[in-house]
Amino acid sequence: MLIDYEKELNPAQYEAVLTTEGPLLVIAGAGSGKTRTIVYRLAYLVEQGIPPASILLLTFTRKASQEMLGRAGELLGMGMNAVRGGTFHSFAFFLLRKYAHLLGYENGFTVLDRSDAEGLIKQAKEELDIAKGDRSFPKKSTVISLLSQARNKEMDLGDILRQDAGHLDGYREDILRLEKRYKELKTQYQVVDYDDLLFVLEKLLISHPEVLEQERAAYQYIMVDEYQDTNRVQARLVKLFAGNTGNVMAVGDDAQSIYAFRGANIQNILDFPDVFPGTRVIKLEQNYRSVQPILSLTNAILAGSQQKYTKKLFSQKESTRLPEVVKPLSDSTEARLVVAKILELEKEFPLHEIAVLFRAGYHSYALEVELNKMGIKFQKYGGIKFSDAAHIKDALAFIKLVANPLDLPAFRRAFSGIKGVGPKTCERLFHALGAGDRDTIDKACRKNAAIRTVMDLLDSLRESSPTPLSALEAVYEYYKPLVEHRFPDDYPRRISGLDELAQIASPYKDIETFLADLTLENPDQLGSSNMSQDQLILSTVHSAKGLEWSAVILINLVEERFPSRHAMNSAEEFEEERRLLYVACTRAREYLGLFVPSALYNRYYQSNDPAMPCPFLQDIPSHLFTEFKETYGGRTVGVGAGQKTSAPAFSGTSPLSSSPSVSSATTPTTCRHKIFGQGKIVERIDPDKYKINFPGFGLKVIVRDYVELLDE
DNA sequence: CGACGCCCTATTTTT
DNA sequence: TAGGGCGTCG
Repeated sequence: MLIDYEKELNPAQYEAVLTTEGPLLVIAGAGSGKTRTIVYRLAYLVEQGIPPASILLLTFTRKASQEMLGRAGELLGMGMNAVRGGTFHSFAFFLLRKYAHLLGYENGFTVLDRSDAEGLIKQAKEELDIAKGDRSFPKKSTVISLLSQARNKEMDLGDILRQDAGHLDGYREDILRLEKRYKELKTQYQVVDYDDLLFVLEKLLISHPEVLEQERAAYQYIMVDEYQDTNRVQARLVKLFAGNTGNVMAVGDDAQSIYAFRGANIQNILDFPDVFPGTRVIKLEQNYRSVQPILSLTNAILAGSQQKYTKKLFSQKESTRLPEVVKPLSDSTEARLVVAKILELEKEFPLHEIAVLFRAGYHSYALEVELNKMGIKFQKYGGIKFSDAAHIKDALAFIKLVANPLDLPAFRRAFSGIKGVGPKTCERLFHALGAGDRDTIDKACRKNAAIRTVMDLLDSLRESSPTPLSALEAVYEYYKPLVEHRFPDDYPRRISGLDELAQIASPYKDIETFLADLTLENPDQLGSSNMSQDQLILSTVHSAKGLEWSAVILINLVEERFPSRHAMNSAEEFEEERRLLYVACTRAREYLGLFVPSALYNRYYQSNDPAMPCPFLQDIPSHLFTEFKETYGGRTVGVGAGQKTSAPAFSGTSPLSSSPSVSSATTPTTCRHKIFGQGKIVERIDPDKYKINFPGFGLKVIVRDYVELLDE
């Protein structure tokens, strides 16, 4: 035997690795060596003589599966490329493409990404003349979310609207009409969206038993990671592939289920032993990631729940450092305190070992501004996607047209880049092309030579059936010169983004796979170009799933934000927010900082409204953390018993005083203004401006010269 | 018809 | 804050 499994694994992990036959459910707590277990199990299977090609490994991201296969390959000293691995969606795409001829897709098919789908909704809206001039009609992205929610939960759209979107009651009929038209358009253009991938695959397998037999036989061993976040179709697909005697392992953690909004059904993992009789259940409860004080806190978060979770984690990593709760005056001062904390942590950990997590993408805007000011480099996960950037979409539009010449949205994009060509002209050209109306086209080309240029470019590309890279290079020859015009503010960054896209494209042989991977995988995780740099990580909690850092800071832990105000409709949603906080906190190995601003800045009223702390924090006994408060002077001081003089993290001098751009330590807290009288300084916006709260007048931003600064 | 600028409104999480 | 609707000008 090459690997001493018993020595390298703990007893529970060892048992999971050696249980290869029959159904197996592994309940793997956060940081309990889940990945390690899967990696060793892959290695073990191959060592037992199982051909890698007959193993199917379904994970939440492809990066996760690549990491596991890479590590298993190292262990064995051989490549594991033959293992089929990836997400449900990419695996479904792979199979659907293989059997596209059975599904009536003539020229293959394209997968719509989110913005493509939104484009179809927009088109449907225009065609049906819905919501004209109505600014409160839900945005296309909202509509798409609703349609997707309905499908993933396998519920009627009308019911979803009633249940989760009561405020859209008046638009119910229109939204239902949009749904119908959206479906028709997908069929017409031979495109599928994310959700279709799963449902169409299921339909294929059921309606073609010979296909099912063949694929079932191909995969003798199935492993599914993050099972708590699968939805109902995904569970049915697993069942279909595993058959009745199947060797199927599901790995997951009921306490980390955070995708109910997407139809994830916690029942899947709980019911697994019923669906597969004879299931062996193994729990991994020893945590190897976090120090015990962090685990004590996360256990307390779960303990506050009505729901009973299946296990309790423990760690052997001791530490005297307690998690910290920091209470800034407001969310705007929070950003600066977080930066100060990061500077402090940076002495102890490399920047890429520090992460700031938040509930929603936009919660980090203030922090991003502050980080830029201070010149701290960061990488954001779960923000705007790489392929959503306008210049990337532009370039891809041409590539899409090579794969599918009648892709109207891509056509619009490619041609409306030409000066003097707008939506109407695009539409006219598109219809003329579809109808073979050479006259109209020739006329348009004569009027605007650029139209001819683009058409020739596309024609020549289509003829030569290029690789994605060579196609991009040809497109760039035309497109790159336009970038400076189109994005005068930041074209150098855009150009390098295009080069990055070419990098990503380079290993691909055919355009369809390239495009599908781009929509099916988060390119943040595909391209590794800037991963190596030492950068701070900003991430939504959802995108942080499965990752870990030495130091983790959570921001905006107040009601309305965390939990999200949208998650307060039902007990189930509320419970999911608790698990979300649990997931966030269990990402931390050594340092955990929870930032709870006392007030939220309200742009609408230009005021700071008091905010309630995240309710789950109330469930944590106060001896499990150290608490700090920000003073009006911008300093951070310890509160409560045991703090007294020397707080280990924010001691004595203000952490802000070390920052060059803001010197709050010397900023007085009060001042006097000729008209408004005496007020409290809330924030120093820049060296010459203060935000001041004047009793009776509210918050004002005042230039320094107009106020008389009083002592501290 | 297209380009541009103004104003209103509604703000979650992702494959 | 930005996406989208609408008005205005070229």
